[in-house]
Amino acid sequence: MAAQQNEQTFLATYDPHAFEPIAVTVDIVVLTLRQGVLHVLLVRRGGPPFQGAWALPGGFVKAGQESLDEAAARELAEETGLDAEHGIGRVHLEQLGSYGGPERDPRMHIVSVAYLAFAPDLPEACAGSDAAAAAWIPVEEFGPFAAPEGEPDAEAPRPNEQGRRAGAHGGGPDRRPPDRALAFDHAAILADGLDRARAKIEYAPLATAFLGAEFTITELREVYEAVWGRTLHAGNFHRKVLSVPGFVESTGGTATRGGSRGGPRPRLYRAGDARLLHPALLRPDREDSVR
Amino acid sequence: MAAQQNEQTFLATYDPHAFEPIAVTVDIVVLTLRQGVLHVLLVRRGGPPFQGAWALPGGFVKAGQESLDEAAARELAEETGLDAEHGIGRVHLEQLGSYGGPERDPRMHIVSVAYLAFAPDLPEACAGSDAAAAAWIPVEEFGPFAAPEGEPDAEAPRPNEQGRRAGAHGGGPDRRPPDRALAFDHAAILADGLDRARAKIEYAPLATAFLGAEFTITELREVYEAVWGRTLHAGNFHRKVLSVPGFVESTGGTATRGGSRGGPRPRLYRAGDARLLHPALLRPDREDSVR
DNA sequence: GAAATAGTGTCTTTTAGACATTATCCG
DNA sequence: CGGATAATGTCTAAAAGACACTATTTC
Repeated sequence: MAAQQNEQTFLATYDPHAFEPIAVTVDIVVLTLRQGVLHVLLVRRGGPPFQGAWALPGGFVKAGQESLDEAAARELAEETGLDAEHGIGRVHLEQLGSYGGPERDPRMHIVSVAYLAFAPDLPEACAGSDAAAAAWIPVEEFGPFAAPEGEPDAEAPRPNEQGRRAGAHGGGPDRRPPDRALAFDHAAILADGLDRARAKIEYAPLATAFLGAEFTITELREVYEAVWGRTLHAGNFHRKVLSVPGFVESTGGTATRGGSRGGPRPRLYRAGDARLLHPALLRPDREDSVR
Repeated sequence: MAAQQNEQTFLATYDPHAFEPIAVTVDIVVLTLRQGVLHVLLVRRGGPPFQGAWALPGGFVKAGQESLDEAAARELAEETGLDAEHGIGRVHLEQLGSYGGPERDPRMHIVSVAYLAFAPDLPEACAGSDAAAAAWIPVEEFGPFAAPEGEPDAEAPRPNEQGRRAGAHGGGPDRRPPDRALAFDHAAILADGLDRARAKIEYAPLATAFLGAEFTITELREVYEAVWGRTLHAGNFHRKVLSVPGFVESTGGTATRGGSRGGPRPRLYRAGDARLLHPALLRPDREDSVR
């Protein structure tokens, strides 16, 4: 074909700098469960713009060197300090969506490709590279997405409600509820990530990504309760999980202890080979936001 | 705050050209239904690279001037020739995902933000601006994603099977099955778009976006049958659609004619106000691709 | 009138959810 | 032992799907 020759000539004279530039970044919503509470990984920005503000971890895609998925995995490893062997393989990472308004960054037009990650409870693994500080922050502290809101579940106070509030406002290290304004449009990205997470554990077996290699049905239920922000019926949940083919498979073993206040030793399971849950575990009526 | 001063100094000295550039494009998977067959809008590339090959319609995002959604809407209008009043409002447009491998375009590193559009049957509206030609091509002609594949529905040949094959291979204008290799990685994007479309009409009332303002239940069923590639039980589908709150609402009228070979005049409906279908219209068993 | 289609009725199976019950283990 | 928890059983209601049937229209 003549097109062949055409293309070579074309490429030889092509100047990538001829265009007004757009920068591309990846930003990651990393979710984990700590003591039954859903947390998101945030970093304090070390430089302008939004210096000192909390932001999602992320960074620029290296032009010509890496794909978006690779950039996201690299940033995730850098910001969490996870090495290749130690857990990064157990983290679920998927693309969330792209955000590209011309006004979202004061420096220039920046398109951000957002990713969503589910991580098991990491042993206080934090410490960014270029970020001033990184911390797991309960998603509740960012307000409006706390619970997807049905009735405010009066009979079911969330676990650690007291402990967390006390710890956050009073005692612990400097982790007071951050100024709720995240940098850039990261609040919107976080909200989208939470929506996606809540929807996705309905039909994909990703809740297990929050847990260790072996877990009990109760621990799995606590994942759903934390992500959805509502309590579930233990008995029905148990039977339902076991009825979904390939969701979990028994290890044959049991935990070494029962509940802290008694009870039989629960059996242990590991993630099964299903990639979709069928039938799905639908959320209890989301107040029919349906119409 | 001192950060204010910092940021201004910072921005004054910031040089957007300092980085190796990445270009950003939008590419759109526009789906429509023509005579009961699912079609995708493709353009023939007028220049290199991949000159002469079929590709998804799209183009570069104008740096500093438009958001991703705006760029997608602009490209969609340009490529379909749809004006603002004439239908573009009835087109559903949503972000599909981003594709950003460094090798996907020979010119430079290009990140493409893909969009998915559902359009009503446009009156042969085609004619690109910068593209050599645009055409609606049956998605089947691109092979592996034809039907999601259960058993090949032996007793239910697809509507127009004969007519379409004959028309495409023989009679009509120059629209023979294109060289199946789409430009760039557009085949993968198209496949993802079809997956999304098939999944999304399960729980969102988007099938109506393929139809006119008023439609019959049978026409709605034909949308599902075309997108899913399988026949559905007419009676059960009918009852189910009417049982989902807010999916469709009656106009009170009926069509002026019954079926072409007889039958009562069907009632007319318009899209309801639901944004999610509950309960959802789940696909008949997808051969449990579940495990 | 014959054939095709719209719309409804009926029945069975599956699933969700409320609730009860039994068994096991911690202190 | 007493309380808490794991796991299972039972019952009801909702939904999915197979199938039959009636009514209406076109040719």
